[in-house]
Amino acid sequence: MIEKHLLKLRARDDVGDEEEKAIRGLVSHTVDIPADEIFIRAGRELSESTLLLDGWMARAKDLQSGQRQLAELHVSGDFVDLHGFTLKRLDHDILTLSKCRVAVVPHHRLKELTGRFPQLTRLYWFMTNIDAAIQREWTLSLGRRTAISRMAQLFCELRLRLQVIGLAHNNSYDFPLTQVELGECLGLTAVHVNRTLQQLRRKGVLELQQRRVTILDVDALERIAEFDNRYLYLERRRH
Amino acid sequence: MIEKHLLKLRARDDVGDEEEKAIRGLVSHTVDIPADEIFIRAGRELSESTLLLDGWMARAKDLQSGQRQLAELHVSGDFVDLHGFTLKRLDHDILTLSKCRVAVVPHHRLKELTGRFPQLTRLYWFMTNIDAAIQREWTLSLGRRTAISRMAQLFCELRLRLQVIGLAHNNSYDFPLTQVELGECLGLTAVHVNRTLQQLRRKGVLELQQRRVTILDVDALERIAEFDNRYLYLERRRH
DNA sequence: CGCGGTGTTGAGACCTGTCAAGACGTGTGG
DNA sequence: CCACACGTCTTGACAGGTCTCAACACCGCG
Repeated sequence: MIEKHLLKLRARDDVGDEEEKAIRGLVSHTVDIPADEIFIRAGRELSESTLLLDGWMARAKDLQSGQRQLAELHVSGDFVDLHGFTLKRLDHDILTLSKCRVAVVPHHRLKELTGRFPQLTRLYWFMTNIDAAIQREWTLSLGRRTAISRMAQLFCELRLRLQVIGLAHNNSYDFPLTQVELGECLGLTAVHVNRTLQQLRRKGVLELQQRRVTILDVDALERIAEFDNRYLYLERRRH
Repeated sequence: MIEKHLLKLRARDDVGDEEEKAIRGLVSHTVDIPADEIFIRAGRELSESTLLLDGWMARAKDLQSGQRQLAELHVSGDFVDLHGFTLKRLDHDILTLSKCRVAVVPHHRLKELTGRFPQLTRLYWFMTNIDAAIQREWTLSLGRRTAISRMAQLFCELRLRLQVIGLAHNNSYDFPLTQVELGECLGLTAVHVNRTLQQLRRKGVLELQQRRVTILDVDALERIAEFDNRYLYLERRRH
């Protein structure tokens, strides 16, 4: 059930048997959520965190005008609001982009864990810092990359993140977002997303149809993105 | 010496005597750094973290073209690379925007602290999550806000952050960045920064001269920014 | 006194947004 | 099985915000 979460952790660090047991003991129950719902609203008092088992979720902030910006995408195995454990309430919404199944982790269990497993605590702290690194890369995209480079960056990132949890094969993966939602990640309008996608298609670099991405030329895509995967911290740490 | 750091922490949570002693015990020594230097280069192996005592620093990422994006500004009292404790190496540079004095905190002392003070560990984890929240707000700015709104947002944020550590009086504070650097925060060119600043001036909302910001109309500035301070987590937490 | 960094201004180009219309696809109800 | 509705995708024309390039002013400092 939380296999993908363990895959994600073990891509970064060793997780021993006792630690694995502690992690498995965090989950209280699972919940199914329909697509396109706001699962956690900004500002709500939190007493549990959410481990995404299946589906896609996102962190979203919006302006009064209704314009929305997604700050990070989440896939299976991600703790979508682990930062809520220390923050107590979020500064953004958490929403579903597809049907989702999540595991609920009560904060009191996390608190107990931080008392008993300093090593695991540092690992989870580390994981929230990786989220921050991902958001930083998006900041660079939004601030300095062109539309096509931004889009290429995102698809490169997702390829690697999905590979870690076994959800990308032959540089192809499911991608349930609409073009509007893709635009909300990239700070673009849907119209421009459409045109930018066509540029990538015309270059023979990437295909996106029926909610599935196929990268035809990884090198070219990474060149367009100026992609440097080190911000994903995909190798094991030395201590 | 680390008074401002304690002010920052205590704006968010209680810090008892024993904890304060532990915090003071973290620092090994202090270092002075000239302005406009890359203090920590992305990817470097880290064995210590850096507490900014005085001056301004920033997190920066750049593209091959030399275009640079700042991801966060740091002022006195900020741990500029506390995330480096768990990450072991940074995905971005840390640079000085003015002359700086910093306190050096060896990672082995932080590690010891995480074993002995779970409560303090959660507090420092919390602080890195606030950094992430700040970066998220910048993401919203870069993705969706107009130039003038983005700029207003930044000056609102700094007003509050500097107030906490006693470096803002009468809605006025020192701001050592050049217009080029301000543009690197906002994803704008220096030329456009200049024109946007003039807009704010013309509206009678804000003045910036001789490296000092004076906010003439806080309400108006916050309205332009659609500013909502909750992402700064400036009230004490309940546990 | 001259120089380099910084700030300012103007003209024009370009990327992306806006508005609007139509195509396509899929599910629903008659 | 068809008709329709709705969301999504696509395309075109035009507008507008921001960038680029260039020149000049200002100023502190060596």
